[in-house]
Amino acid sequence: MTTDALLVAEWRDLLSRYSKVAHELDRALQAKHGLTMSDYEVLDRIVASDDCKARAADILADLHLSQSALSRAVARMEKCGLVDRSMCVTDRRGVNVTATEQGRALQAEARETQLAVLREFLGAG
Amino acid sequence: MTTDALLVAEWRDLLSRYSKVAHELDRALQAKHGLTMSDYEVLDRIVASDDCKARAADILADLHLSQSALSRAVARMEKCGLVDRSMCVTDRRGVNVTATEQGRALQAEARETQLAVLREFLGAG
DNA sequence: AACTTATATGCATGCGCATTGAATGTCCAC
DNA sequence: GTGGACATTCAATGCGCATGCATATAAGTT
Repeated sequence: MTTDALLVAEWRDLLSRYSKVAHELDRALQAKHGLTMSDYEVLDRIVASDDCKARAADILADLHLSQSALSRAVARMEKCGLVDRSMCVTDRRGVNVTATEQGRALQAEARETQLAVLREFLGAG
Repeated sequence: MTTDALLVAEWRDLLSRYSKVAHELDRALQAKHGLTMSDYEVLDRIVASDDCKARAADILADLHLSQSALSRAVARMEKCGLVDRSMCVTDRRGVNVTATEQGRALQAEARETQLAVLREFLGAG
């Protein structure tokens, strides 16, 4: 096998693994908790932060999401009462996103869903 | 680290690798050839088939795409003159997708783009 | 006739890019 | 130093596009 063919094979393997898990995760999180995979990733980062509060820009740096996608994920979750948006005092361009009580509870539930899917599909699948 | 944490770490790693490569691939293929990553995957499978011809259902089995997404990828490429759709003689529900001369040429060019991206971003990145 | 399979399409949704609007930073003439 | 023009950064939004699900249509199967 040429180097190029190996490279493509590696990519297909990565693509295949990712697709399988991502699809299942998205389905399970949506069905059980009404969350997108991205929503969950965002919520997870917020809950993991001090005081369940994080700057939008900081979340973004940690995630593979566009800025607009993050903005909309936060908007969706705010509408569901999972997070609050508040102005950042030290830099009024910035936004602090805080997980509500309900948001923290949902993250805890959703984490179990995530783990269940990962256990089933991540290893061998 | 707990088993659960390891599992999540593994998933994040997979997600991260995939996102980086996929994003670059999508950008490069779109910019240079007007193709989606999925379009390229589909075109690639067709060109790799005998006579550059493949049944839609067979392509689907090999790809992580929904049936509707495949149908639309083929429609897009047909509109650009990259492939032709023809009725399958033995089963008139089926569709044969054939790469045109232009489609084969574009696949060859796009393959170089794909390889360049994979070389740069797949390994260490 | 009832059922299954192959493809296309209406619909709602999430995404990225480009742009906008607002706040902050920078830098230089005075 | 201070004021004001210009660039930069943060987040939200208009827009077009690809996706998946559910369904429609058409063809084969039993």
